[in-house]
Amino acid sequence: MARPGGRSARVQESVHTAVRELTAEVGRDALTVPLVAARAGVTPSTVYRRWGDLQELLSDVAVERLRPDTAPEDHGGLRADLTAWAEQFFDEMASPPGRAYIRDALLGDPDGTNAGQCSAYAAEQIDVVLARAAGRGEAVPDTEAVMDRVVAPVMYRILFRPDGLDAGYARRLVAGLLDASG
Amino acid sequence: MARPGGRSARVQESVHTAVRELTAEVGRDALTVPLVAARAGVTPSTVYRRWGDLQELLSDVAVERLRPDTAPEDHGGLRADLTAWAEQFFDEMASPPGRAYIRDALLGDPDGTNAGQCSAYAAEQIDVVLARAAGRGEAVPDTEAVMDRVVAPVMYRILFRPDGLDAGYARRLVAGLLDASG
DNA sequence: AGCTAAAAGCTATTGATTTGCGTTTGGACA
DNA sequence: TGTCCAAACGCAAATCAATAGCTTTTAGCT
Repeated sequence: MARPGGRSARVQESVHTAVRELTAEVGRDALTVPLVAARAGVTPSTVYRRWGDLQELLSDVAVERLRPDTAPEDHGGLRADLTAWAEQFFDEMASPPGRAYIRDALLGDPDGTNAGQCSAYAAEQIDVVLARAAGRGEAVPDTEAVMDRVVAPVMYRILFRPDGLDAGYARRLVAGLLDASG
Repeated sequence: MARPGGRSARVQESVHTAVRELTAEVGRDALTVPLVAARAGVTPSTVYRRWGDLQELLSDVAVERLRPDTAPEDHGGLRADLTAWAEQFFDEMASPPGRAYIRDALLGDPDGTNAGQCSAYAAEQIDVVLARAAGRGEAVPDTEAVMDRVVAPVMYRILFRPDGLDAGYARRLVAGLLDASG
């Protein structure tokens, strides 16, 4: 991979942009490698060589979009912070586009790198919340405990049980975790 | 769908068998619809019409393979039963073929039917364990609690954090659940 | 036994994917 | 700064998966 500004970086950028634009314009199902390549001003063989196939390309784009763009809000206390974060996490992940990104990220990911990145994003956000609470002197659960008790159930149900989910479920998971450990 | 013995059933059977055989012979990555169709003694267009594409076909086969073939063993008590079941569940799901089946089941599943089926399989097994314990007079957690506290974390880590997992993790999840609720 | 709708076979055509080869690019080293 | 090299890209031919139209077979029903 070359430095920013190099040709490789330009190609990656224009191809990713083409995927985002075309997804919005023609829909995800109508995407093809030749279509994306044409929009990006690149030959299809370039895309095939760099990404392998459409799924791996979509996986890369999906991970980009799943990266949190803002730090968790500060509501003054661990419970409020964690509840608010869990609700926002749930809303983003359970929304139709969120579900699509999750699926894409998992789909074209032979070695699990992209999926691991998604998990790392969530862990980073939780770390911020927990560190802030610890700084206030609050007793805090382990990051891994939050992953097991909140993130994992949310993601499991989104993936395996698409029906009958709402943000209240995420709230209850946080409450269950905090009430048990406190 | 026709009755067993009908042509539809025969085609489905032979195509599924062809997928299983060819997966073992040439590997999953070398599978193509024309290849499977040839082995099954069927024309490719038949496969495309019934399953749409290779991913949906693989998803169907994967769900079949994820169906538990045996009831959870009876070890005389809830903790032993649940621990043993969780270990076996973990071993099956975390093994390389298990991971491949999970991915396939999620992958080619536009409406979430197959993923829901996988979840239902686990819930059924847990129901058996819990009902048996309740019959002994033991206090038992809710099935949904087991899904949230054991199944979800296991599946999440298999999908999103492929590294550094062992059966001890599943054991600890069961212990955490039972010790908290008891 | 004959009828009908669903499912499968067949084939031509499209278009995605692969592959080989020449060209360009960006970085390294003198 | 000029030259060299390897990686990445463009181009084009060839392959093969995917689609669509039409015909034939099959299984269930009266």
